[in-house]
Amino acid sequence: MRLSSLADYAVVLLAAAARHCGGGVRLNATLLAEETGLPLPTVQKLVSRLSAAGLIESARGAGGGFRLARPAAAISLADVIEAIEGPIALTQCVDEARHDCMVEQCRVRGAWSPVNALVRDALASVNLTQLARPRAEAGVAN
Amino acid sequence: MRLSSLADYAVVLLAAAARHCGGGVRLNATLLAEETGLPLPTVQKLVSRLSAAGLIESARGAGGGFRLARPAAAISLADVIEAIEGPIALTQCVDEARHDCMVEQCRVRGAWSPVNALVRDALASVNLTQLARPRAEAGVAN
DNA sequence: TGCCAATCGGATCAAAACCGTCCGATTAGG
DNA sequence: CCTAATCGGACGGTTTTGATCCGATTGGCA
Repeated sequence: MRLSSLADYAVVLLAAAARHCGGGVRLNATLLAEETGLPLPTVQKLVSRLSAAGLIESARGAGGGFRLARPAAAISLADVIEAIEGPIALTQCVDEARHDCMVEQCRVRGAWSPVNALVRDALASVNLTQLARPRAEAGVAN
Repeated sequence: MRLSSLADYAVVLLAAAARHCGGGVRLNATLLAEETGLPLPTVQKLVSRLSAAGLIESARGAGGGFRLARPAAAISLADVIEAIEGPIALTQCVDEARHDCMVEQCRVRGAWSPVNALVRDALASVNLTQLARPRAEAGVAN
């Protein structure tokens, strides 16, 4: 029920990038690393995964960097978590077709789908703009 | 974002117990183990934790066993998860007072509280009765 | 046009948490 | 009073996860 540290760091990283996104400037991993306080290799790994997921666009070579592929308001928390941790599912048995769980008498398998949908919908209702503003935590719309 | 196997097994176990709860009969760990297909030591550990959390009432000694402390409709999924995994929180920094996260420049710390509240509320809206009925997965109110 | 430098990408290693199992303490029954 | 079955806690093995390092790629510049 607790997301991994990588996903947590990804949220911090994207929130910091959302603040710098004033006009689509190109950021690099080193700058974000020393700005967020995260170790550089970790930031590099996060950039790799986020780029593979399509959330950011990375440019290689000298003077390269990356920028958000979408506006901050169009990136939800569910997207970030799915980019780092894969599909949002509380259990291993994502669908009934897969027999991943060894419990053959598992009768609650079909009941997990709506629960997963609820959780995913809750996380999809939060975007980067809200996460980048810790002061306005109480107000949702502000 | 994926809950531990123990919590998953606890849901299966309590769902099975909810079906047998026809009149407050006393169940034992061995019966539930061979009925759910889970290993017996695992069921014993689950019973220990659930008893400590107050979800079930256990009786020791020969002929002992346990039964649900509350009706199945009054036990929510959030209660089960909190009994096994502790408080429901997506990040380590539960509150701002604790400086568990080493990222001192973490500016999104205060933004996690409403997110945790949303997730917890989503899980609190599901009770054991709904989980024990995989057939009626689409309809919430049957 | 060639070299250089900075960056992304994948692979490797160590650590922590988790899961499964075993043994002891407790208690009701005979 | 003794026996037997059960809960409760503690230990070790295993797996997933996180952090680090090195190589491949690419744009800038002389």
